Amino acid sequence: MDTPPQTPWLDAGQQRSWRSFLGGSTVLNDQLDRDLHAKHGLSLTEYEILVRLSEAEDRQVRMAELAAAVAHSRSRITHTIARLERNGIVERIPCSEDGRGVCAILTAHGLNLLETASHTHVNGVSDYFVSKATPEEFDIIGNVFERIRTDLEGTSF
Amino acid sequence: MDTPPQTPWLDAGQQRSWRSFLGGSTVLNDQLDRDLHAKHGLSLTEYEILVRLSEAEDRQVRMAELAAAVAHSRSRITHTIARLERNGIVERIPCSEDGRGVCAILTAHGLNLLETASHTHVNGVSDYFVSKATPEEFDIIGNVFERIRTDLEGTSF
DNA sequence: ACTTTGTAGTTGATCATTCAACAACATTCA
DNA sequence: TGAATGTTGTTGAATGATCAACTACAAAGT
Repeated sequence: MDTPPQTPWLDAGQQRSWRSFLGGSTVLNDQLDRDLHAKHGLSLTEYEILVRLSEAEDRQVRMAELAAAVAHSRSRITHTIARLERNGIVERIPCSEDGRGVCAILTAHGLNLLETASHTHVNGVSDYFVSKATPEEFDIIGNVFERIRTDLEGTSF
Repeated sequence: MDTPPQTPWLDAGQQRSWRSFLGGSTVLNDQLDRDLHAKHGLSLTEYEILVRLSEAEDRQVRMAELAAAVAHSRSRITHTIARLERNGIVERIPCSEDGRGVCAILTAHGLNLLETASHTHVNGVSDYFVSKATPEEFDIIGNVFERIRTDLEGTSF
């Protein structure tokens, strides 16, 4: 007899949880993205990149590092940075001691924009997410997804 | 003095949790999508739609209902269904008693495809997500995101 | 009946993402 | 030195998502 692929199907509760997560994370992302777009012309993706830049030494980060930090492909980062550059939010400079290296660096205008946008973003995260969970629950979520990320890291691209 | 917009900034722990969630959910979605694409030529989005169809009475669901179920815009559903139709996975039928209504209906081929794909999908969810959390943690995640979803529902589009 | 208002679904333009292919530089090792 | 191999970042084409505008039907009010 041929054994079919043995898959451990999710039970009803697991299925419910999985779907809630999928639906909830979708609307959450969409809403945060929508808010940023409407008020500042930024996507959540772009916003996250700006945050990383703003926190870095000299407000500049290498492309690959940036990609790793926000869990995107290098190609995607290239396109996104190109877009941001066109709008005067970041600049691209041949960087460091590595002849291949390129750094994205936050402009003054970009920093201003980020500062303004951060208010709506943080308010969104608080209202839509943090306030919907107890501190313990929020902590658990952080831990679980940290595990997921580290275990899955490097699998893609 | 002008009072600046009062935003309750996230503390260090909250920030860590939020970023972990963002990164983790990104890689999780990407990986599930990648697996489905590689093995069955389906996106996670398409897969979810097929699941809803397969569970419905007569394997058919109205467009708007489908949109609500997977938390997508009507436009997006139209495009996605159009794609699936081109590949013979669903069909579009003028539906019900509402002259405006259109139903998407799963074809036999679509059902087969879904059945095959479900193995890799469920294995992915188990390996990448369920196995990384205790049953209690997984439950909490389900509950929190259910709250997020219902509270945010209808905000968009 | 008729006008107003609302809802369902589609369309096409625009924009973002993915993917495969590539050029430039680094590193390793002979 | 100089191959081989690996890494970095970019490019362009193909695909997918978003947004605003639109058609068609429905419901409600007059």
